[in-house]
Amino acid sequence: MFENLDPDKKERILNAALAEFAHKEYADASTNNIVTTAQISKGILFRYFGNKKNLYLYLYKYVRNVIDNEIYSQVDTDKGDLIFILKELGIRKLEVYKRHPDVAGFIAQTKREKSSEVYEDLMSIERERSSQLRENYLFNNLDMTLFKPEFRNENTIKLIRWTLDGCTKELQENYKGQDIQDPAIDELLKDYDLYIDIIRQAFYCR
Amino acid sequence: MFENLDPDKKERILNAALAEFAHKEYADASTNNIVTTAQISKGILFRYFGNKKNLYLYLYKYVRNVIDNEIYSQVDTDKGDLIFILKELGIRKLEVYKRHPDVAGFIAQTKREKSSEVYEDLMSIERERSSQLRENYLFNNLDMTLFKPEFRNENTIKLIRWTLDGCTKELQENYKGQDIQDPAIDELLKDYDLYIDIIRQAFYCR
DNA sequence: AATATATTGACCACGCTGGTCACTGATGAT
DNA sequence: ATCATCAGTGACCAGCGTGGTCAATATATT
Repeated sequence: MFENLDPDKKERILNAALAEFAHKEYADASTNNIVTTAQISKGILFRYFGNKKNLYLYLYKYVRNVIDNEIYSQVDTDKGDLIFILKELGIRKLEVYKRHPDVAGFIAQTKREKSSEVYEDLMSIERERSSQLRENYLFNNLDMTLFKPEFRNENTIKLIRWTLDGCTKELQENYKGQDIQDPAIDELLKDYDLYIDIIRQAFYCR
Repeated sequence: MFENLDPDKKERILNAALAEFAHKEYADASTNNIVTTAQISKGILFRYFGNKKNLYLYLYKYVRNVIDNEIYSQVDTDKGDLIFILKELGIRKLEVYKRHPDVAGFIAQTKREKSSEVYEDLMSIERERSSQLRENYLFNNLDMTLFKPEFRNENTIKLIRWTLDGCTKELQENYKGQDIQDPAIDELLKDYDLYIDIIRQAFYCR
C-alpha cells in the first residue's frame, strides 16, 4: 500500500509527519497539519495507516531502520580509531539529515514521550532493536595508543564525542532549510575536516 | 501585584509556566496546565497577567534579565582567558538551571517561535536588550597567547565552546529531576573541573 | 462587624481533534 | 462504450480542551 507509493509522495508524507512529531508530543501532534504539509487528503492518510498511533509507530520503526542501516552499520570500527569513527558517523548523519531534516528532532522527542497511548509500544520496539548494541559497541574497542599518553581515559573520550556532536549539530543547522546543492555540501564537509584535524592535533600522538 | 507575591508561590508559577512554554510553541501551550502544576486557580493567573500573551512576554523578559544579570555580567573577562570564561559561564548556568530547570529549553523554544501573535513583541524586546552585546563581547578580547601556537585561530575557539556547551548540557541532565543536595552539586562541579583540565591540557601552553 | 481585597473554579463559546464515508476521477479490461 | 476496480478527496461528526470571565467565597484590614 504505502510502501509501493510514488517515492516523491512517500517522502513528502514521511517528512511532513516527521516535522509534526519532531517538536510536539504525540498527543499534541495534528494529523491535519501532516496532511496539509504533505499535500494529501485526510482520507488517504488514514487509509494508509489506519490511525494516528500506527502512523507514529511506523515512523519510529522506519527512522530507527534508517539510522541503524545507513549510519551505525556503515561505520568501519576495525582500527578502533575514535576520531575516524566519529568523523564517519558525522558524515553519515549529515547525509541522512539531508533527506530527512527532522530525524534527530523526532528521536529526541520520542525519548521525552510519556503519553500512555504509545509509551509501551515505543519501549517494546526499542527492546527488539538489536543493533542498539552496535551503537555502544562502536566505542568499546578503541585503540587507546592512538591518543597522547595523558589522554588515555574515559573522560577524554566523552569529551571528544561531545565536541563532534556539537560540530555536527552546527553544520546541520547551517544548511537546514536551504536547498542543498552538492557543491554546498562539499563545502560543509571541508569545514568538518578542518575541525576533525584540530581535534586530532590536540589529542592524538603526532 | 505578582511581583510582591510570596516567593514560593511566585517561583511555582514561574517554573510551571517555563515548563509549559519550554517544549510547546506559544499557540499549543495551555494555561490550564500551568495553573494545575503551579497549584493555583485559573482566575488568579489571569488577574496577575491579564492574558496568555502578557504572561508569555513577562516570562521572556524575566528570563532574559536573569540570564543577563546572573550569568553574563558576572563573568570576569579581564584576563581574556577563554577556558576560564567558559568555566565561569558554565558554573553560573548550572546555578540558574538549578532554580529554573527549563530556562534553556524556553529560550530555545522562543528562537523557533513563529506565531504571529507574539513574534513581533519577542523581536522588539530582543532589540531593546542591550546586554546581548556583552554576550558576544565575552569572546572578542581573548588572549590568544594562552593557546599553543597551532591553536591560535577562530575555529579552535568555536570548537572549545561546543565542547563545553556539551559538557554543561550533560551535567545539567545529570541532576535534572533529582533534588539537588548541595553535596551532589559539589560532586558535579568536580566533574566539571575534570573536563576543563583536559581541555586546558590539550589546547593551552604548558 | 463591616469593608476591602485575594482567590476560587464552574462556566462559556469556540476551534481543532482523530476518524469516517459518500463521493469523484482515473485506469484498464472487455 | 461500458463497466468494475480502486486510489484519492474533503465536508462532516461528536467530543474535548481552549483562553478568558465572573459571581461566589475566603482571608485580611479597619
